[in-house]
Amino acid sequence: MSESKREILKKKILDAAEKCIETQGLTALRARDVTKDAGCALGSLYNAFEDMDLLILSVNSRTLARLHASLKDASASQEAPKETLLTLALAYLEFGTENPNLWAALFDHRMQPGVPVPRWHLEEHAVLIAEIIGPLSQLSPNLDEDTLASRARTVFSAVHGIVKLSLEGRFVALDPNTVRAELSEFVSQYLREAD
Amino acid sequence: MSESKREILKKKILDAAEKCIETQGLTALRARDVTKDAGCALGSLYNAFEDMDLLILSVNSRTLARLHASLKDASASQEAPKETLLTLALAYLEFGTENPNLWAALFDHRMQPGVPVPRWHLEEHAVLIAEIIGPLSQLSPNLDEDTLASRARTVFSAVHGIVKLSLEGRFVALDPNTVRAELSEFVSQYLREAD
DNA sequence: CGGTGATTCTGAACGTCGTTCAACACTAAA
DNA sequence: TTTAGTGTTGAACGACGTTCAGAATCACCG
Repeated sequence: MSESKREILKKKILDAAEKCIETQGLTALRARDVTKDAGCALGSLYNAFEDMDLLILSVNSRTLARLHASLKDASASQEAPKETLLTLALAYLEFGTENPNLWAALFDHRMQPGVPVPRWHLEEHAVLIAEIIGPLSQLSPNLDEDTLASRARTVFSAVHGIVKLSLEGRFVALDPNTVRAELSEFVSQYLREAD
Repeated sequence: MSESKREILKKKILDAAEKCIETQGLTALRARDVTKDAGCALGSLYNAFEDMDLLILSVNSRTLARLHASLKDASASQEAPKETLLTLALAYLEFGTENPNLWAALFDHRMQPGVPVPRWHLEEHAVLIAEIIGPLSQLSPNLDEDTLASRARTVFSAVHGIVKLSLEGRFVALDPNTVRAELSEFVSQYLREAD
């Protein structure tokens, strides 16, 4: 048997949770809805997952894998480091636009107070930043490893902020084309030659 | 009487809520704790405020006023638009660093599903962006009003993203000096002359 | 097959939360 | 003092995540 019954049920619950977050958002996720959707009893959720936090982290794990794949796809088609960085930023925006609730869950979720995010999940987040270290080091070959890591985090955070606040529509609902143009302009401006 | 009893109680509840968010964070805010701290019954909270959302919005309103004042103070001491923008970014970082929980509440809070954020509160957020429109228009006098507004939102979002992800320590706990240096470097790079 | 120990599944029950509301207390004009 | 109106109270409600004792199921052996 390739999958035990236990694993099948765990996957059903994970699928149901993912669908709920995708369609209704993280805050609409309910243990009772998920288990009803998965066709099992309420308590079975706690056999499959330690608690709701770990269930959400598992959904986020899937999302991060898809996001990471999208970014790798996007950057694979580029040669010059500046084009790679611009393409990565636009791919990041596109993923967030097309998966708004799943993407938001990556950054909106908070663990119960006092419980740290597991290391394996932090490392899954770190691969996003790792993706931009390559082209960044090509642009600044003289940077040492630590500075490069900080710089990559900074650039990622800036792009992330632009995508996040525009998708939240916190200030005003924005036209997607305008956002894409603004992000593109911003990255180009940051990377432009000072010759 | 300068303040009715009603207004005094409302202020007491607001103070208690602010103190709770400041010391323990938004997610630790409880109606029962707040009213006990304010010295009134649980139900009185709902005489003073429509619900918890509006109470949180009122706390955020205070925080935004303080943040806005900090930004105006910071930019008042500058003449050149680039220095103004850099100073604003660093002042924003400083405010977030010194008021982590209150500042996080500004962006972490979500209304109940289906309930929109009141217009008066959206406008309180907008003043942050308005603060950078001035120096930005000095740098790009040829931009029309709409583009300038989008550009201001973009620049704000980028700086915000850098501050937010570093204060959350999502990827790794960061040295404050490193963050300040990175933010400063980033803004300078974005604004540097292309002569 | 039947027995038996371990494992998994179940859903009622618990504690906590925001919110409501009928009863009560207070105030101020008649 | 009476009375109408307003403010205050905290028990109660429904929804939530989580637990756990009992029921069901499984795996192995005689």
